[in-house]
Amino acid sequence: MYERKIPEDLECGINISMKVLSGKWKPCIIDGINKGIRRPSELHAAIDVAAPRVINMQLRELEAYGLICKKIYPGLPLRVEYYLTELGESTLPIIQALDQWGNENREHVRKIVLQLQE
Amino acid sequence: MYERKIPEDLECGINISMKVLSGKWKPCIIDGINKGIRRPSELHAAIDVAAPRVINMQLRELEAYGLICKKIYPGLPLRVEYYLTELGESTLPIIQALDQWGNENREHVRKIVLQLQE
DNA sequence: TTTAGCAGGGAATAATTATTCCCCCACTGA
DNA sequence: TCAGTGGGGGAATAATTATTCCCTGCTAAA
Repeated sequence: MYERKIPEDLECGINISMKVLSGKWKPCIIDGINKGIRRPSELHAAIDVAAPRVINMQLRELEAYGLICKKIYPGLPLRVEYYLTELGESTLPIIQALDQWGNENREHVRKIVLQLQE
Repeated sequence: MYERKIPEDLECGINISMKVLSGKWKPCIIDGINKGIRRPSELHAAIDVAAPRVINMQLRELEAYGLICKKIYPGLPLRVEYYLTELGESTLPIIQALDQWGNENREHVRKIVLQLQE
């Protein structure tokens, strides 16, 4: 396993949450699964700006942290679905707060991003 | 200004919020300022696991996004204080949700982090 | 006149994360 | 037999972020 060079601070609650949720697409994935987008190929299609590989990696991480669980249906064609665990569901207030704030401040943030990049 | 190579997705509310709040110490800084830790040197002392330079950079970003404002008091000794703007205050529900989830799940997350690193 | 406290930034480098490219397996239908 | 679908991973590389090192300027106190 990869070993971090810089020790992490898991004292502060905020950092613990950020550790689990940070990752470019993790909150989106949780949101998607919560909305019923459960199959990998559906998630890839829904978050099409992200490379499929990245989504797979983040799914594995979310599974490792126990926020989602993976159900493999026997038989063919292959069918895999991800579900939120109870722990995963307990992050929904965070995800919803992020979503709401972002939607309310979309234009403001966009303006500043453009300014900073010009 | 630095120009990103990979365009960002500012469609989704979640990503907009993450854009503004992601940064290893940004949520901690907002939390700290909210708790009354307003001066740079105090923030450095309070978040002593972070290099002061990083905190300064993140303060500048938070200021650029309009989440905090900087008050420079005239006269000497030098005295600078940061305050949350209204917009900054509007992120507090997110910060509080992060803090709460992290505190409730500290041991669980710690266990898994250790497992992954062994 | 040196030292310390306070606020801060430039440049280089290290560390971490995301992305791309190309591969695997099993099956179905043409 | 070939192409396509569904699920997935290894390795290398690019991109982004954090960190370190060292510097500036000011004043007050020793």
